[in-house]
Amino acid sequence: MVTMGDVAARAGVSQATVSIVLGGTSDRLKISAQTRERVAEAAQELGYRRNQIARAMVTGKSRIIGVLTAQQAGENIINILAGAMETANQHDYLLKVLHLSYDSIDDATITRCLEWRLASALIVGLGEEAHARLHEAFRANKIPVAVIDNVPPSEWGVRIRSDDEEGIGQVMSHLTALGHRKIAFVGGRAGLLSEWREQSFLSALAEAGLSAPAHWIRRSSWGDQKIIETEVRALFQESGNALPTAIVCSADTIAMIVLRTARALGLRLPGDLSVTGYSNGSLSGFADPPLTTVDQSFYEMGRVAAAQVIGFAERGDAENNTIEADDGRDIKIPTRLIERGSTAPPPVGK
Amino acid sequence: MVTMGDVAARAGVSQATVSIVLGGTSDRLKISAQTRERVAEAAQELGYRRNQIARAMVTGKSRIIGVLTAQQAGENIINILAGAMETANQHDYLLKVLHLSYDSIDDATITRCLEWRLASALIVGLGEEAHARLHEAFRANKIPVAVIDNVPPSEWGVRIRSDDEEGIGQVMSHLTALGHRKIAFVGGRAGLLSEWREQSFLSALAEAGLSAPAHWIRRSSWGDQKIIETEVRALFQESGNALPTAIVCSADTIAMIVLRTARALGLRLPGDLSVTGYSNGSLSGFADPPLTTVDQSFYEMGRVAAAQVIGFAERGDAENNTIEADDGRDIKIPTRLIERGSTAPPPVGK
DNA sequence: AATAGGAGCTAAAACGTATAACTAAAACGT
DNA sequence: ACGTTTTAGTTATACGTTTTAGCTCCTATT
Repeated sequence: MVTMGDVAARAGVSQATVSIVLGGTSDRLKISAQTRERVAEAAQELGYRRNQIARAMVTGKSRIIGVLTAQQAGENIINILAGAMETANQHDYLLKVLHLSYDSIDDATITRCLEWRLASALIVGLGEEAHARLHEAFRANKIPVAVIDNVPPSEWGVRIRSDDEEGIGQVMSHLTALGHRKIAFVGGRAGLLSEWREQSFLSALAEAGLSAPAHWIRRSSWGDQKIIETEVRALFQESGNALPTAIVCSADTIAMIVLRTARALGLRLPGDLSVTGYSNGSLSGFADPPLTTVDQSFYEMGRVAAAQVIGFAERGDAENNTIEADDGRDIKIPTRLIERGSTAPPPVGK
Repeated sequence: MVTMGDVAARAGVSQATVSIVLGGTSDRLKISAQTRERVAEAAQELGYRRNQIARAMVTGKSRIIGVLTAQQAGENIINILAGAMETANQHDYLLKVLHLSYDSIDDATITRCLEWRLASALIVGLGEEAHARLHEAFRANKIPVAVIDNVPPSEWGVRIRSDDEEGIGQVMSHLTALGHRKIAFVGGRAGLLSEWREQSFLSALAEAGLSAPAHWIRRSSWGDQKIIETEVRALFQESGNALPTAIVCSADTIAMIVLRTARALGLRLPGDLSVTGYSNGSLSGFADPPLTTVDQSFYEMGRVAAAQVIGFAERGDAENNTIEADDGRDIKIPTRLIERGSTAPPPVGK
């Protein structure tokens, strides 16, 4: 491989000059236009290519982003990664992907992160214990971090997440605009996400000047179909014939079970009952009727997260440690309402 | 950061000794068990971490896999990438993802690949022109390549693809086992994939001792819904009342249109007509009825591809250039039949 | 007793770049 | 004419490893 030395020899200058001209790093040093020309020409003729690895070593900047995520990443996480890749590509960064178990981190993982001198790290979809461990390691080594998840904020790194308040708000505006006044909610049972979305629902409800009986607010499950079904049935039963005209769900999967159950009860959809999902998963468009839902733009989350940590890495040690503005540490990505067939005006007179 | 020199000082040995003990590369050199112990201890105490970047530089092995793929990668490609990440992670390799336009490569892309001294490259889902350009660049620089796609084999690199012959064969065995004897085919119009699957269908048909009239073999489209619909309608019309009892499609999307059209014609599914898809896309399970289809295990393709190029990279220059056994250059990944609700025994007496 | 050979280690030279510190010449103001 | 500043470069060192060649001491062989 051709080195700067070779180019220097050909151009009749020193290696340092070649570095200044071709490296593009130190702009403090001045080199005349003619010399620049000569160097560029020589480089061209010899087919010189900068050696990024050597540069990384001498500058101490690895340009590597560590991506820490669970082994079996779901659809959402994959989209986040795709977004991160996009940004990494734009900035000419490398990715070191580390698949971990959801709830624990082994030493080998930490070792690898440190051995590669990560410029920064992205943490997506890991459990609390894993978080704690990584948090400690990255903090100790001053590696900037972005956590893309619904976790409590920590002292180290940025948190990036979807703006649930906005998303639920969009759903509620949509429903009230259609004329709905009796709106129920089926959410999850555990985790910050459950709280946030339920809270957002209640705020939006109040803001619209509406209210709902307690049995219209159900806490079901994120994953367990049985539990969801039980809660949905309970919602209908306890309502008697004072049924809501719309049900806001905090996940597409929940919404699909609501649809199924409502249909089993003889309700026409969306004529008798409007239902909304959340997440815009790939299957939500194929529900019957297709789900009106909220797109969380996971891709965008990945892009923003990568941009953040690259920003930290480039600005250097100074700002790595203390993340600037306080609200800069919690970044919310806008959501978008996807209107499809599962919502309609309420039955007349309801 | 702690260096080998620091460890050496603490252990009272030379830096070279530390390298031999902790680097784990040169096993030719002998170091006594006691010294090894002392070095390991010192490293432990100081919290030493190997600097992979420095190692990469001095050994000339970057441990970077370039991933060259189109900007808007679809579901399948994403799964391939996930598989490649898995393998890369196992071997402690880095990924340099490069999103490109489908049909052309700009200089900047080539530059980046060469500047990072890629250990090897993965090419997924690019057009002919892009292929040619990359082929040339990688060959000239002796960078081993795996192409994961249905493209003609080239002189440089391995080709990895799904075993279409096996996949179509599995579908046919399934149908004939159910008792079908009148089987039609709707495939694509352009590309090697179209040819392979059609050819595989014809072979399997012959092997089963069956035959089909020419108007049962339709060449539609991979993407254009209109064209597909036209072809499917033509198939039914030209058949009159000598309808096939099963239709093999070379894509899930095609199968879904066949289902829709058949239902519009008043056929009961799968009672009157069995339909099979191909690819096991995420929506195939939500078709009505759920599609019997072939899983191409894209994830596995990614894993194998990465393993291949890492293998080349590690074995060193010797084998990089000439890819060993001739059939080793074309790797077929096994397929798996997914039996769902769109296939059933043919109507009695047919 | 001399020597060959091996075990165990070290010194020093790479690898390809960035950059701090220096120098020589030219430009400039007085 | 003289000191000062600016321009345009060079020299030399550092980055953290790997690895070759060599050195020393010890043991076994002749």
